[in-house]
Amino acid sequence: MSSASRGDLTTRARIRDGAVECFAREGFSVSVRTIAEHAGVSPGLVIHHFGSKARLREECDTHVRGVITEVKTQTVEEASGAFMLQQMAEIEQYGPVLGYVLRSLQSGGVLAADFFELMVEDVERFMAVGVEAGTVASSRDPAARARYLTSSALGSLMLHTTLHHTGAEPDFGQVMQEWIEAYMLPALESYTEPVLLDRTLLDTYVAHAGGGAGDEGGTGTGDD
Amino acid sequence: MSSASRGDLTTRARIRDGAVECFAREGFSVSVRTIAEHAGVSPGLVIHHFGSKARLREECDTHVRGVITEVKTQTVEEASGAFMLQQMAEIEQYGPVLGYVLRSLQSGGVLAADFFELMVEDVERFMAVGVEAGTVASSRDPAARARYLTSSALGSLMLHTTLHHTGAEPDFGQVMQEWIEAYMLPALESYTEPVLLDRTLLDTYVAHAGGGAGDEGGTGTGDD
DNA sequence: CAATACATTAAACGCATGTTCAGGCTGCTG
DNA sequence: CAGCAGCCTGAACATGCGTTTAATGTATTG
Repeated sequence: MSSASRGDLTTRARIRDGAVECFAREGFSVSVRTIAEHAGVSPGLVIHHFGSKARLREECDTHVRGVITEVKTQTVEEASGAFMLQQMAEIEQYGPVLGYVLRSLQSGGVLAADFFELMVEDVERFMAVGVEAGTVASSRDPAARARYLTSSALGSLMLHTTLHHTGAEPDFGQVMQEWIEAYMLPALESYTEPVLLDRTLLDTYVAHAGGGAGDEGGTGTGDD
Repeated sequence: MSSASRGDLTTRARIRDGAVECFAREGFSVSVRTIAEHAGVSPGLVIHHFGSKARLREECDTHVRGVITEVKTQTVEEASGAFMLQQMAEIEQYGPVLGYVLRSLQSGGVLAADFFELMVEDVERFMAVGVEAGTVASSRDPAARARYLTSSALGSLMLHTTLHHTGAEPDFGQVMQEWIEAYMLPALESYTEPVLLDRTLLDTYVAHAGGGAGDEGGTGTGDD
């Protein structure tokens, strides 16, 4: 336990952090040898410390999850747009973590689902605040809307990454910037000015699906 | 050439079709041995016919691309909503192809980019028709909007697939149905009734970024 | 019927992978 | 100093991969 208390500069931690970087850069099929070389150790030592590649992956998952919740807590405590922007400016600092999350989102797995749910909760809370402030419209199903918005944004970001950075070393700062440049305007436009001028589609679907099968996620339908 | 003229029931074609299924079900890391077993032949024969796994993959790409353009041509010729719905009902028929495309979208590659551009073109044309008919609002940048809408929908579908069907054998009919059930209502709602009641964000962004890059679409913002 | 070309297979090759093993090195403890 | 325990390495092992090779069967053709 002495090594753990001494901080994070143990060889174990160095391997772990290096592994996060490698996983982010080259995907989860990166070899143990590459990870070992990146940390300046032998492949055997990686296994000696973590038991197996799968367990190393798990440890990376929990570590990344920890970083995320830490940042999230900070953000919630500050809860200011300025801090949020500052975070986005420092996004390069979290490059490996962001890359790791994106790789997880591509590959599936527990961390990906957890992260998605975390984002959904954030978005739902954020939207609720906007609704109360009068800047955001209320929804028939706030939870579903939050899931939809999260899924669209995250999925779009994923797609952009895979399509335009097929190389093994994507720069996530650049990816993010490209993505914002390409989609920010149409997104804001679509969310501010209705895309569909004809209400028929929505009304039809609401009459059809809303009457027959209500969803069980019972936060109730939002009213004005 | 006699074998090619006899139709598609050659061993080569059987292997190819089986490979598309395998790639769709298990991803592109599926082994040649699995593909061979699926087609009821030896691994060596697969290589003998296609030269290498990479070339087999290419052939699958072009084949899938062919199926897509064929279906697309039919759809354009018919161009009726009824036919479109019929196609969606028969979507299970195209399960392997759809799965293959989704895998491509996850892994990147030429087919993925091609398919995305194809979809963007379709969406842009479709939206233009709607704008002329008065059912769809005009956009400051129709091309960017088409890209955004396509990216959101496709990305969301991808994300849903990877998150909820982490198993090796996803049923794409079911995936599609789940996706529609989860996201159709909030999507229609968001596109029909503006999400953001405050125009500040949009106006700010337009003033900031729109000053540099002008819009060429410009039939006006088309609101009341 | 003999010859030729093709379809097909079983076995093996070379390689990269994750993992194991036996031992060497270092630092602490008696 | 002797000994022990941990960190660490280099080499080896087992496995699965894509691919090659030699040989077998099977038609078609002269």
